[in-house]
Amino acid sequence: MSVRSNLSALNCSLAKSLDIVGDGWTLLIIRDLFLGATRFSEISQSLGIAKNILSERLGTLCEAKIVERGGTNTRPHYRLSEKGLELVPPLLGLLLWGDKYCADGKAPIIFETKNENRLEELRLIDETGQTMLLLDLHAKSGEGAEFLTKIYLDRLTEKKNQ
Amino acid sequence: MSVRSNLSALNCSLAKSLDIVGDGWTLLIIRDLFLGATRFSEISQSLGIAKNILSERLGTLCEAKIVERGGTNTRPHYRLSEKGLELVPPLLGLLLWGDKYCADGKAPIIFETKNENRLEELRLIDETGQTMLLLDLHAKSGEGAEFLTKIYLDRLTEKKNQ
DNA sequence: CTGTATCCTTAAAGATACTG
DNA sequence: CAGTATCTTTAAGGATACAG
Repeated sequence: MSVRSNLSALNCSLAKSLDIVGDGWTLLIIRDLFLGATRFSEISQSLGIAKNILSERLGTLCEAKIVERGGTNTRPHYRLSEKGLELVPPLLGLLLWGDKYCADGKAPIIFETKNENRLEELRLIDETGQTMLLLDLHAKSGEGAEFLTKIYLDRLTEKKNQ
Repeated sequence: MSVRSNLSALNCSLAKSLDIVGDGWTLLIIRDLFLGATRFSEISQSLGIAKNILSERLGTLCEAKIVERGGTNTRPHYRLSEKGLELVPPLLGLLLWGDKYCADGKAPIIFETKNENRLEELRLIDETGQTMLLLDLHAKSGEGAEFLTKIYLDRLTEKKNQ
C-alpha cells in the first residue's frame, strides 16, 4: 500500500476535499493567492517552499481548475478561480481557529472590510438563509451515500437516540 | 531537513492549524467523532485507518485538548471538546465544497436540523454580527505579525492598489 | 476490545544544478 | 524570473504480531 491512503476511496466529500487540499502546502498557497500574491516567486519566498514542490502544486491546482494561469508564458501569473475562492471560507475558519488556539489570540493577519469591521467567525447557514447551531445538526445519508455509509450513519444515529 | 516542513515556524495561524489537522486523517477522525462515534473500533473500521496511526492521532488530539477521553481505561470512549467542536465549521465547509465539486453535487452525508432544514453554506460574520462578502475582505497585519509578515502584507496591499 | 511494539515500504519533500 | 530534472533523505503510514 502507499504511504498516503487513497482518501478518495472513502465515500465522503471531506475525504475527497482533503485528497486535494489536505497536504499542508496547498491551503497555504491558496492563502497567498487570496492575499493577493500572483507570482511564482512571491509564493515561493513567502512560504519558503521548494520550487519543484510549488511548481507541481500549482500545476495540480490549475488542472483542478482551482487556480487560473494568466499572463505570458515566461511571466505567468496565478489567481484563484471561483472554485478556488470557495475554498477560502473554510480556510479562514481554520485560520481563525489557529488565531484563537495556536497564537494566543494574537492574530498575525486580520481580515476586514473597508469600514474596518473585522472578520470574527463562520456561521452555518441553512437553505432558507437561517443560522444553524452546530449542536442542532444531525447527519443522515444523502443520495451519494453507499450502502456501508448508510449502515454506519444509521448505527450512530440509533446510538445517539438511546 | 525533514520531509514535512515545520509549518508552525511560519508566522501564520493557518499554518499552525494545519500543523495539527493538516495531515489527511485528523479531520476525518474529528468528522467521525462529530457524527457520533465514540469508540476506537468504530473509527478504525469506518476509516480503515491502521490501528497504530489511529492510536497515535487520538493521543495527540487528547494532548491538544481537542478530544477528551472518558470511560474506563480498558473501554475508553472519545468525544470532541469545545476546542474540537470549533474545528467542525471549517470541516463542514470543506465537506460542502467536496459535495459540490468532487461528488457531482450528490452528497453522501447531509447535515440538517430536526425540522429538516439542510446545511447549505458557511457565511463570514464580522464582530458586529453582520455578514461579510469574501471579495470585500482585505488583509492587514495584526498584533501577532512579525516584521517579514508586515512587509509581505504591505507589498501585496500596495500592489492591489495600483 | 483497545491498544503497543516492530519492522518495512514508499511517496513526499528538499537540495542542487541547470535551462530558456 | 520561472521553472525542470535529478538525486537523496526521512518521516509518515501500513502490516503484523503480541498484550492486558
